[in-house]
Amino acid sequence: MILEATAQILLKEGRAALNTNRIAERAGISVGTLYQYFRDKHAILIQIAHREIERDRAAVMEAIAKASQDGNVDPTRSGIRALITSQRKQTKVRRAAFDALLAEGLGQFGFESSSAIQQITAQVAMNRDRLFPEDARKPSATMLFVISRAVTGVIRAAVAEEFPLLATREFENELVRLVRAYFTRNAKEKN
Amino acid sequence: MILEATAQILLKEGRAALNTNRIAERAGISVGTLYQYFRDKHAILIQIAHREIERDRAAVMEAIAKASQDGNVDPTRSGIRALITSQRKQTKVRRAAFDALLAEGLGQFGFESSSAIQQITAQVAMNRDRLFPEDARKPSATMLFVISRAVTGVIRAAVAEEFPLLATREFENELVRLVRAYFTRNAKEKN
Amino acid sequence: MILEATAQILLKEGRAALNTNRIAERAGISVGTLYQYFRDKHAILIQIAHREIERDRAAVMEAIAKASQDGNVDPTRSGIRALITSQRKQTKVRRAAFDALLAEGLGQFGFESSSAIQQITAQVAMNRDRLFPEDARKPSATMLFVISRAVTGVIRAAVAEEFPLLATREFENELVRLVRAYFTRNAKEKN
Amino acid sequence: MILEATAQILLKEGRAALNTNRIAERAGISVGTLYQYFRDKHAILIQIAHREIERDRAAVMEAIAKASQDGNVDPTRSGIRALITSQRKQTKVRRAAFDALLAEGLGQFGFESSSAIQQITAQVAMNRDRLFPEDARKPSATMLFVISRAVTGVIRAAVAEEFPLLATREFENELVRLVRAYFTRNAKEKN
DNA sequence: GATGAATGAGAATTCATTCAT
DNA sequence: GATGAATGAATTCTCATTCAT
Repeated sequence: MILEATAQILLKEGRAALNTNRIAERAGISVGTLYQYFRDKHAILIQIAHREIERDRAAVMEAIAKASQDGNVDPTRSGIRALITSQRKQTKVRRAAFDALLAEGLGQFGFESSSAIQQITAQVAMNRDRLFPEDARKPSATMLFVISRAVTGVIRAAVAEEFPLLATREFENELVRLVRAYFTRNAKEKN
Repeated sequence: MILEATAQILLKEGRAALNTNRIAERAGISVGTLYQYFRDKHAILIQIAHREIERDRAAVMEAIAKASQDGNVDPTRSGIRALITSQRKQTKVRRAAFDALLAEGLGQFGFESSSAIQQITAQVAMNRDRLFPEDARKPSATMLFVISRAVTGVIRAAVAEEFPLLATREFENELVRLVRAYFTRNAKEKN
Repeated sequence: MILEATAQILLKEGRAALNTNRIAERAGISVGTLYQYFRDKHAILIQIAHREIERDRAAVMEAIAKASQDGNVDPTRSGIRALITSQRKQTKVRRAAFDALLAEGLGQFGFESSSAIQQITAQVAMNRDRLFPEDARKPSATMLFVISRAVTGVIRAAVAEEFPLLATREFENELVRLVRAYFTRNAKEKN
Repeated sequence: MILEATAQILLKEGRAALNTNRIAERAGISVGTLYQYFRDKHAILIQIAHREIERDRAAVMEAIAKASQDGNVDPTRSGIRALITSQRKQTKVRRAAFDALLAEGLGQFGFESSSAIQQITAQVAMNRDRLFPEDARKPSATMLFVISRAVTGVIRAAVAEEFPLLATREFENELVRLVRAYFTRNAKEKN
């Protein structure tokens, strides 16, 4: 499959080795055939990016759903854990796909990506009666933007920078804390 | 100047138009001369990235220093405001420089970038007696990592996605809240 | 119909957009079927060229025939007018078809094309007792070659160069004059 | 030289064998260098076409100038002879160059080409007191258009169709006759 | 130190044609 | 007869880098 071939090359040979002839070769098809399925090289990366975003979304959603049913587990923590796990996979592939896109000016992908998390966050937040402390702040659009980008930003950075504690409970704890603290009402702001 | 020429091309003509011959032309020198100052094209982007990181750092540091002297202003807010302002400048140039680098596997740059903010955060946190509520948590390395990437992640996303409220007080407020809440002790976590 | 589809593409999308897959698509058939009717792409253009030549021939013949019956009208003028009208149609299609053919070394088409006119001219000339002044020169093969290529050459150039007076009576007059003058005997040549 | 290499390939290997790599190879340079001198493949053909047009013009002009000085020779005949000679050279090269251009919609080249002849004709015609019979018609713009395209049309056709009498005195005679007859006043037109 | 013409490997993409179904 | 997915050779053009002047 073309996407798989592309992912493999990205993974094993690096971005510099990624060209349409190589992809076709790896996929066991001819270049011509490749171009029958994708308008251009670009389109392949786009599709990979979409796929990865969707995988994240699905992973987080499933984790939260499970946690919500099982009253013992914190859905926030569960979702964060799933997101960490998901982002750690295919690091090189994701990075190549996203970088390629960003490099050509597709800012919306960052959006789309975090947006999935944002939607999930929103959904979770709407159930805040059960999930959050009673005094939780009602999440505004800005709040959802901020917390979703904060969480994805931290995880991405940890993956990109190969943060040594990425796989630890401590790291997970801190992310959970970040989210819960943000939604907790009694912070007294001063200017 | 070579860096300036590069930045201009990035800004006005986009990344696709960036090549060493073009840079030399814009800089008013010959390609040969360009290669006397930079080992290769790569090195130019690296230097631009460094420059932008340093600009962020300087802006934030200055804002915090001023705020610290003037007892009336919150250094956290002041620093965040400075970071937002700094990141909004040269968006295209920064993005191109960082993307180009990331695309070629220089993860350390994200590190370095957020790291500057992290250092600043650490420094601020050490003065937490004055700056934060008495009950603030003592910042661990992980906490510094998390909060610095969270803040830069949110701002970057807002810039990249052209978040409409980017320039508003509300957005700034939420970032300040994010930081303060994170360092506030009384969040009761549950697992 | 395949020829029609080809003509349409030539007309609306230009020669660069002409390829067998596109033709088949436009014709509402599959490429495979297209190759059942035409040996190769080439053959399609050839057939179009033939068709256009035949259209010219038919138009001129008909005009002359009519004029010959109706004693009031000059068959020469009538034929020229018909040729102008015919050549003005489908300009792009004709050009593409002929160019494509010439480009691939089919000189005979120019021949065939003008040749139709030449045959007509010959026929007309044979009736010169009625059609031309009494003192008209007896047309040799060379003369027929010259006058037929002269007339088609002028009209083609006028079409190709978008000569502004192409549609005027003046232009038609001059062509008629060219033909009649050429066949008039009393030109005194000097060397 | 690039143009020379292109002309040679056109001549010896035919149009189908003409590609930029081949040209560079034949010219003894690298493709890169070729592209430093010509924006694209197209531009090479354009330049060749210009060159050929200019050669025609120069040849005709010179012939006429010489004939005008030498009172014994008819400038019209002399110019026509020069044009025939000029067009017979580099047939394949010219054809390829012009076809390529026409194929991509550069109708103006036909114009430019015949236009050179037209200008010459105009100049000659202005001296008609000496060159033409006293009763010659005063040439209008349309007349110049017609006669220039007629002459070039006939010669081109003769070359393209490999007209067997192309090199004969008879052919030349007929062209001279065509021009002189056209400018002779006493043709009595009827409609 | 500066120059900039030359390099040439390499990449993306096209399209006429085939042939198994 | 019709189909249309697959082919892959071929072509145009780019651009980082070098090096003789």
